[in-house]
Amino acid sequence: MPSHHKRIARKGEETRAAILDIAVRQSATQGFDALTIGSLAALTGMSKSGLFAHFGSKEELQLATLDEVVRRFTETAYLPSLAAPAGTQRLNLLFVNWLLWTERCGLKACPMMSAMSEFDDQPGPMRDAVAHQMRRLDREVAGNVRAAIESGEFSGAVTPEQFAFELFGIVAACYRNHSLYQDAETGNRAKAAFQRLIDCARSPSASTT
Amino acid sequence: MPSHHKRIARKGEETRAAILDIAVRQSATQGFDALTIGSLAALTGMSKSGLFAHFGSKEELQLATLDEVVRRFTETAYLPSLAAPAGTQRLNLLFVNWLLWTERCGLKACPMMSAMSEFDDQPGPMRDAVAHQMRRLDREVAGNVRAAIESGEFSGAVTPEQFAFELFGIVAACYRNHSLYQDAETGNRAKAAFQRLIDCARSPSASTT
DNA sequence: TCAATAATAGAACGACCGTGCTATTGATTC
DNA sequence: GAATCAATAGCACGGTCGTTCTATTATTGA
Repeated sequence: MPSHHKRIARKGEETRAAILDIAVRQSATQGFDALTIGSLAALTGMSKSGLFAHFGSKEELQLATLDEVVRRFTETAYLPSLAAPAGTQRLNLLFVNWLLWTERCGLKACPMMSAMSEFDDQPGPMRDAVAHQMRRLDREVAGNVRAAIESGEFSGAVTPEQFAFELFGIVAACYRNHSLYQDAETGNRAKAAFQRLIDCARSPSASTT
Repeated sequence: MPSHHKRIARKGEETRAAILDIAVRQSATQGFDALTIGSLAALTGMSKSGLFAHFGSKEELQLATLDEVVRRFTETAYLPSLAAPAGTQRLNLLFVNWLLWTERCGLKACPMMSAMSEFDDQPGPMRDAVAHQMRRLDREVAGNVRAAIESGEFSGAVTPEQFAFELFGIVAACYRNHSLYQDAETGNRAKAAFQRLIDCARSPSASTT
């Protein structure tokens, strides 16, 4: 009812959100280069110029889509992990959420993984944005490793950055097996690898230096 | 001298090889979708139709490029690893070569990694070819793990496929750190992760089940 | 050397790309 | 309800895409 006066969502933002919703879905399976104005216009049922006006350029459209991807990852994977105390418990929760967030968002693949391999050798704003977000996640992991060391859960010999490096490797291998092999064992492989990572960090003789 | 009569290399194969050389280089940094007829024609200094005639379709061009990539990997990484005896030694050599082969071939990134993320959700001959080659490599790794188990180097509790899964993860993380972060520690991270993988497989209490 | 044939070039096609312009429709405010 | 401004459509542009057809040049084999 009190939707008049001081209404911010000026209708355009709704359609913009609808566009980005389709763009995110598209980027997951087809990549960010396939986010063409024409195809998105067809999928949303609007005109090319009408859609284009919301972003001003294809690059802005890609950046906006990446922002939305990050927003959903934050909402679906990162924020829920904060429910667990910092350290191994939060690492475990973050890991599980990291593997499941695409499915929870109704995506068939991980847009961040697509973005990484599409832009890692292509200098520009997209590359910078992708690298920045991945670094943020790595730092979040490393921070929890540090917390685990301080609380005595992990050995002091563990290198937080090494841990983050290996954790990303497990996730990457998991997404590969899932989309390339459709291997039913994939989930268990990832779980086992993560368990081994944790176990090695716990024992003082860990070679995760 | 006896280059007349029965000469097989009918000149066209030389230009085809020259095209594929540029195509491989292009696929490494720009991806396989960027293998456009026009850009390759410009880079090789020939006409679009002249280049096109060598392949008949873009998809055939992509498949031929992938074949050439695999050929170089085999030559630069796989075959040399056979110099070491099957088991941990060959695994170690294969791992090192796997990380270095792109540099040895003068490539700035790994075309196989590009191909994987470009086609893993795109049904068709390219996807099938990529999946087939990755499976081949996984099986090669798993085979050496089995050899290591039989020779007593590895614990019998080790699962060869789990080992291959984790090894791929390390390589993937390494290529990411290299191209996205330009992290100088990347090589050491990969080496440490591999060492941990080997160590866990050696001890009978390995959780790499 | 000469015919046969392989290799390449040229021009053109319909389709789609990103982007700018100008209308026109729709919503918000008074 | 009229004025205002945001939101969208229509149309056109130059460019590149993959592909086809027809010519022209190189290379080959006798």
